[in-house]
Amino acid sequence: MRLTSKGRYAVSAMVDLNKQQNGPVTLAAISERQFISLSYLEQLFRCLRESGLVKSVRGPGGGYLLAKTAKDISIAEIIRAVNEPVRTTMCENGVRGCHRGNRCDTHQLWESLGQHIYRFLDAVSLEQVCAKDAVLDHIELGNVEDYLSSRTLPEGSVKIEAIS
Amino acid sequence: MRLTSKGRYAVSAMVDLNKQQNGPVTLAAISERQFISLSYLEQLFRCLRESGLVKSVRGPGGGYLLAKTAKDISIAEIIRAVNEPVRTTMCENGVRGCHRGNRCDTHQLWESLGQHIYRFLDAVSLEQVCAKDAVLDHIELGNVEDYLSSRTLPEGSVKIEAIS
DNA sequence: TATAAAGCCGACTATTTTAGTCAAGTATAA
DNA sequence: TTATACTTGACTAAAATAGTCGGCTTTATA
Repeated sequence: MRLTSKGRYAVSAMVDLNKQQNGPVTLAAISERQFISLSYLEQLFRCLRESGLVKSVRGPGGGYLLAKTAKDISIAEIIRAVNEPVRTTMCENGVRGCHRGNRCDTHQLWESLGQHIYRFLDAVSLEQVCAKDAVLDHIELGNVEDYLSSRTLPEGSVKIEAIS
Repeated sequence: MRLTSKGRYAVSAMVDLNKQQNGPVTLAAISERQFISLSYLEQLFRCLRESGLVKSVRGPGGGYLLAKTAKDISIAEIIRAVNEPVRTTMCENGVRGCHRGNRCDTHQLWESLGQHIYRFLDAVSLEQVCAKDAVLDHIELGNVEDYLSSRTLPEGSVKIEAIS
């Protein structure tokens, strides 16, 4: 998972989409409200649609709708949708593995951090971002010990960068 | 705070440095062990020195030493040291603030995430990374509610990217 | 005091990623 | 049948990152 303005744009657009109540929302409208170029939005929404987060209605009066309720869409999903598929660079894979230098020592650290970010963003729903004053349950998000003990990552998990 | 390979290189180099026990360590030696170019290491160590994490000994037999004990150096410090100073892009600052689109809605989310990452990396010391089998205290790292309630950030805090 | 080891420093280049554009489609409501 | 709006792929520009180069300064030691 990369944390760039691309992902932020996508989240802003989804927040906008969720706020509109009356039928399909055109990208042109989102573009005006969110100050994101139409062409760029098209690119983002292609990803969002392919990930099953939004559905499109073509033709006049068309636009985009959320494919699920806002409660069931996490911020992590949105960000993952608009970024490249994760290349999981585990120790075992590839020629530039962890056998060089101290990378293996630090590998676990980066992986744990990735998990940490993932858990955070996965625990926040689109609905929560739209209604910031809601009272949320306390969610335990892990601790430093994780980075010593954790071995397995959920499928399609977090990547900060190419982690060797 | 940016999470790039630059920061990872710096952490690897610091791990290497901490593992050596006998006097100053030359960059040439670290370069060989960690497969990082000498020139690049010079650049990194300039930052590390200016941040007070290492001290240098010039002349023959010289090299670098940790300026503090490994227990007192956090991973966050190392990463901050080699990255540009944080430009805190708060709502109030600059012309491209939060008055455009939904950015203000999501601003708090990104800031909270930044804090979250910061807390994680600040809770892990260089010593802990070097001795992964140590038993660590459980450290509470915050929850989703933070992102609703938190308003202030520590000086020189985390940045994921230019957060508008 | 000459020499070589080692850090110090600034400017430069290359590469990659990100952001954004363009042009030419297709589906469909009115 | 026409205008709206999504669809798609290729392209370009800008920025950030990664890495290089050349020359300088300090200092232990022979």
